[in-house]
Amino acid sequence: MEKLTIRDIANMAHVSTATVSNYLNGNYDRMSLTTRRRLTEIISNTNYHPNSIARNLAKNENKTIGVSIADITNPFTSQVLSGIYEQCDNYNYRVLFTNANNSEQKEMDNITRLQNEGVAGIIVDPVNPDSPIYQSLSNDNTVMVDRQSTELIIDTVATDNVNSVQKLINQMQAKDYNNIYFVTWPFQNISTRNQRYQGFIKATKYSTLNHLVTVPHHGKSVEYQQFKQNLATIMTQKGDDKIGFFCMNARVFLRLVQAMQQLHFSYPQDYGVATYEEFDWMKVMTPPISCIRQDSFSIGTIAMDILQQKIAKKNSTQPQLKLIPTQQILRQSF
Amino acid sequence: MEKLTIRDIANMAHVSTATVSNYLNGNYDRMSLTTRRRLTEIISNTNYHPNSIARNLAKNENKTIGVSIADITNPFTSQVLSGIYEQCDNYNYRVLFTNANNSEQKEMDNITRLQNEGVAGIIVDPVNPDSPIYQSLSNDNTVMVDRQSTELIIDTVATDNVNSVQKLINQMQAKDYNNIYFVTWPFQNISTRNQRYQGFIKATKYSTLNHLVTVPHHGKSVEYQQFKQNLATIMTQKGDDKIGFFCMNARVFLRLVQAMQQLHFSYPQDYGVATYEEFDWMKVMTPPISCIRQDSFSIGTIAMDILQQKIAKKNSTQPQLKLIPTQQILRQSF
DNA sequence: CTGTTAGCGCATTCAT
DNA sequence: ATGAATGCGCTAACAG
Repeated sequence: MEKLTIRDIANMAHVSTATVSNYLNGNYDRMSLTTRRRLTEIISNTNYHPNSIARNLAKNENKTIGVSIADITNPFTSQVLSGIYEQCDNYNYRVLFTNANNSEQKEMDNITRLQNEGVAGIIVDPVNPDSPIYQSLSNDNTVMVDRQSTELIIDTVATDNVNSVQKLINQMQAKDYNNIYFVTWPFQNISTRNQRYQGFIKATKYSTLNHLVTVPHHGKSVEYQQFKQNLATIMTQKGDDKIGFFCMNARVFLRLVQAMQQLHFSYPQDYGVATYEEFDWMKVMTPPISCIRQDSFSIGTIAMDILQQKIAKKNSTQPQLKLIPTQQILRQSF
Repeated sequence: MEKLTIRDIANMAHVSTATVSNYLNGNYDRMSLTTRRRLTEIISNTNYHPNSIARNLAKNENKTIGVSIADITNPFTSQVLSGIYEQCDNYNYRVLFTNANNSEQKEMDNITRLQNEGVAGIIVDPVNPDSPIYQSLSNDNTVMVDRQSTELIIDTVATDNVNSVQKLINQMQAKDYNNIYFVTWPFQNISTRNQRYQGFIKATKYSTLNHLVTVPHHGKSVEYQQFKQNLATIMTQKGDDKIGFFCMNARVFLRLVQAMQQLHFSYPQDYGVATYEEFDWMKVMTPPISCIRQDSFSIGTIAMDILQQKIAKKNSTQPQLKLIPTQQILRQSF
């Protein structure tokens, strides 16, 4: 079972390679009906498939877009990828996949590699959107998703962090929570976290950092004990205030609830709680959790839409920021 | 900023393209130190990158493996993909990504497309492993992951469903649960579900289907009411038996707990429970959940290992089934 | 050490 | 309606 080439088919059909090529590209008006039929038959019998590498080289175009993902393991990210793929499929692009596993170095390598492949465009879900490595990217053929950099140099599509947090906090306020805390991982200059905090501030108008609770990444550390201590203090000093917590993401939320349990506090009696991100299990907790659902699939499709347009008409414009609205899921956790 | 070719570099360095090519491929012994230095400088200044399409064509090899994923949105699957990518990276293969979104038709299209691309190998996470479409695949250059077909025609790497379930059930039995139910989605001939059930049977030795609880996919259906009714009956008729439930996966588990809550039963007082799959939230539930952790990352890497070996030495052997062991996470849910 | 040349598999004028 | 010839960017003998 040797690899068949266009020449083999041409020989079998007693025509030239040009005719076969025309057939393959659907230029049926350039041949007689008889040869057309012969070709269809031979090709199907022989199970011949044109070599797309050679085809790409000849046409000097590469209908593939490269994707650099910070961490494919993140469920949010895989939904984005799902959207990207769907749209690539629609536009007839293949997707070259790449995963940085949260390493900036790896991401750098991946992007360079993608560029060498001569892909038509690149979509990057950045490890650290403020890393200087993105400076080398051209806005003509790349789009960033999910996290946005502080200074926008590449078209970016992300969720509307500020607004969605602000509005959810407003809901808590409407239920008389007048003492609300923002629960987060250490900031580390990650834009996502900052923006969510901004939304929090816009709603609460707090002017100090007193309403910020930091959760360490690891559960068994000294910092974790401190974190629990913080919570204890907050809860004992609250007086008659209805006290609320807004969590920056689901993992932080889990840590909070866990710590609160250990302190023998439970929601919504002792405190109200809500979180960014939505997962299946939130509606099964007792009581179910109010949260913010991001439309991550759309982030993927829209990113590809933008990319495709840029590739088509190559007049470069100013980098744009496209914010995707979220959805409020109100349940009984506050 | 035009695309540079190897010829451009050759001209700038006043050498032939062959020399540049040699340089690019590390054959430094074939040129003088001076030209070598000139080349390094020119290439770095000019930011030239060889066109890998052309290179592939010339070498007549295609260092890419195609991946067909049933549903990238599944967190388990994205870990597998993560493993696949990591190993592809090590072996210097690029990965062409493809997502079927749970549609057999789409999967079929994707695989065909991958084959047309002339990829060196294919890894498929099948929508339905018993679909006839896999008959057209050659075991010489493809590996299946996650789900296994009833008759093995392609090398497959999957988690050890039977053993891991059996052993976890044994743990429940050791705690005097002598009335255990297997909770699952409708079978639909999905091998994964069947195997987990087999493990259940091996441990419990039940000879009838009386210990099978089926959960409908959708929550608001007539079937769902029936499911709840089933649970109610089981719980009221249990007498003094310690009653346990083993859930086939996390979603089923959530449904079960939810329904039990509505019926005002809670674990571990009224019933014991454990589940396949592990998620973050399981250790935060009250009390935390005992479960089975799959090593999905390894499934990915090992699949690529096998594929790489097959590609290297192309002597075809009998299709093999590689079972990846799991890990028991014992907590307080039973 | 370096250059010439002939492909890799296909697309695309330009003839006929 | 069909074919011959040329080139896409690079590699790999083979010469020199």
